Amino acid sequence: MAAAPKRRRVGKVEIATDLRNQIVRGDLGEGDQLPTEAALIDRYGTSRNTVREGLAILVGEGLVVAKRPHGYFVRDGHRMEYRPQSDLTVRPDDVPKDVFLTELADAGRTPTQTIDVAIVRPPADVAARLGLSDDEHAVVRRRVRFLEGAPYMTNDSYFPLTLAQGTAIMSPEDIARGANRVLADAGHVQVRAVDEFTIRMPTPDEQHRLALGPGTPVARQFTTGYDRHGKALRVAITILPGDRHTIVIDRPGLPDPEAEPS
Amino acid sequence: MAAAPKRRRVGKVEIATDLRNQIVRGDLGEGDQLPTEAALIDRYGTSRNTVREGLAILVGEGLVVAKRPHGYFVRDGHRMEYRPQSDLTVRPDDVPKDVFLTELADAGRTPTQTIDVAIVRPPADVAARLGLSDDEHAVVRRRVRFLEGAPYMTNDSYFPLTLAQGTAIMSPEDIARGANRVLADAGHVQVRAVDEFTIRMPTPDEQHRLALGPGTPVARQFTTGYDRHGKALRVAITILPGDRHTIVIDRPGLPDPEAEPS
DNA sequence: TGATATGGATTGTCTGGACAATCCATATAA
DNA sequence: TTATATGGATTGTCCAGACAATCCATATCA
Repeated sequence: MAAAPKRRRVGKVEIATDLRNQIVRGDLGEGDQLPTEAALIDRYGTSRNTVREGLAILVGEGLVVAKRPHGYFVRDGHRMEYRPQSDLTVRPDDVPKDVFLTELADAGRTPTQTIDVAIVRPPADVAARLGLSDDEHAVVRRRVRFLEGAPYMTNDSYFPLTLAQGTAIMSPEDIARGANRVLADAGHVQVRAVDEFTIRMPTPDEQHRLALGPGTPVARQFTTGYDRHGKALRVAITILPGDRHTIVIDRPGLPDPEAEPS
Repeated sequence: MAAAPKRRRVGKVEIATDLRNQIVRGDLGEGDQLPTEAALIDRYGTSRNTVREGLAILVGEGLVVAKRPHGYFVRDGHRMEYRPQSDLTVRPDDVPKDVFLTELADAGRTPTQTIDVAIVRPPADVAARLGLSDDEHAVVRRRVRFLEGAPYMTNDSYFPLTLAQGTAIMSPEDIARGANRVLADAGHVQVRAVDEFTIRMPTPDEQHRLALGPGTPVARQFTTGYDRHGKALRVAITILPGDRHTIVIDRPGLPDPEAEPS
């Protein structure tokens, strides 16, 4: 009967803790609706503002989403696997690997994407990785990828203009053989890549592009590709919504990934 | 002069946008204090509640921290590099690699850690990766690592009890040669590892253990180590505060990390 | 000099109320 | 039957005020 706590004073933290416990215990399952604000006001005997602040804590933790004007709901935890090492293939974590590709076709889950191409002065962090000076330009292919209509990542790939000029990279179409193959065919073979992931809250722009709810952090992945001479051929910025992905990295043959400090 | 906007109605979003612009433009640098709530009430002509909600947006984005009772300050963006492939060595991103080790010693920045060891029934996700049934136990080494007194990660390593029993793993001391070496000496050589990263907001427990401010997401890393027969030897759960780390992964020799969809 | 007290500045928490925005189900009208 | 209007339920936004908590600088006192 999890009735009103006995504490004389109930604050937003107590409300959030109580509801969170119900969620992690499973009393409230994924997708379930939480009590309405009015019901919580009754249950905890506080003002509406305090109830809302308690709910805001859970929303900020990404545990709960508010759907106006229907109420608050427990968020669902499905995530896709993202394997930066192989390619951008993505699949739900509850689907066996083999099944995924066929299921994609079956269920009409074919990924779609929007592409837009521009010639820009790259941002400073991109320019630094590409080894471009201030007045050099780059080609950027900006893509938003969708699965079942919902955006699941953005990928902005920057190429030095001198490399991309006159190639299929300049065209805002899907490149079936891959941009790296285009570069390789022109003699620029990518032999090494470095990924840098930073974890942070999204900018308003990212929130909009990826339709992110509140309390959803993102991973921002910088991928820098190099040729055999160490020259940077491309820099990709991938934004991965935290609530839709698990990033999986396979490390075959590495003997000691978690070494204790020496 | 960036005076009060001319809009008839100023809401929390406008306040947050205006202040955010000042931060990203650099008018307000890292560590600078924002105007006080009272000053913002004057500037925007709204109630205190609305001003606070505007500030809460920036706090939620991790752009601003509140230090009671001193005011709101622009957060600083220093991050350490974390390379799961090599080891747990961590260094600030603004320090050249070579300098770091000596500087660590110079500045007394030697990492410290707390260790606590327990025999537990592992959580379901750990048990699944270790291939343990419901009634089998595991040894967990829970560590919190500090740099300059501030916690920068937690690492909970689970070992099947049958493997760890009677070894140095059971002792709540630093294992100089590394836990993996201990296992290897007992004939369990780890030859492969898989990392899984999920991005999310921290639990209250994690907030407490890592002294996380609001608006700070975390990366939760599952590292599963296998021997040559594919048997899982250990599972480590590493929690990385998003505001303190960049995760760097080197991919030598991989030809096409960012392949376009075929 | 040194310890203690006081007050000020600032943010944190909570109350209570008013109106707007959104979606849904139902009732009504064409 | 179909389209339109209405009202209800619920969350979103904003206002105004009260008091608590925390840290700091200053003044006071021993």
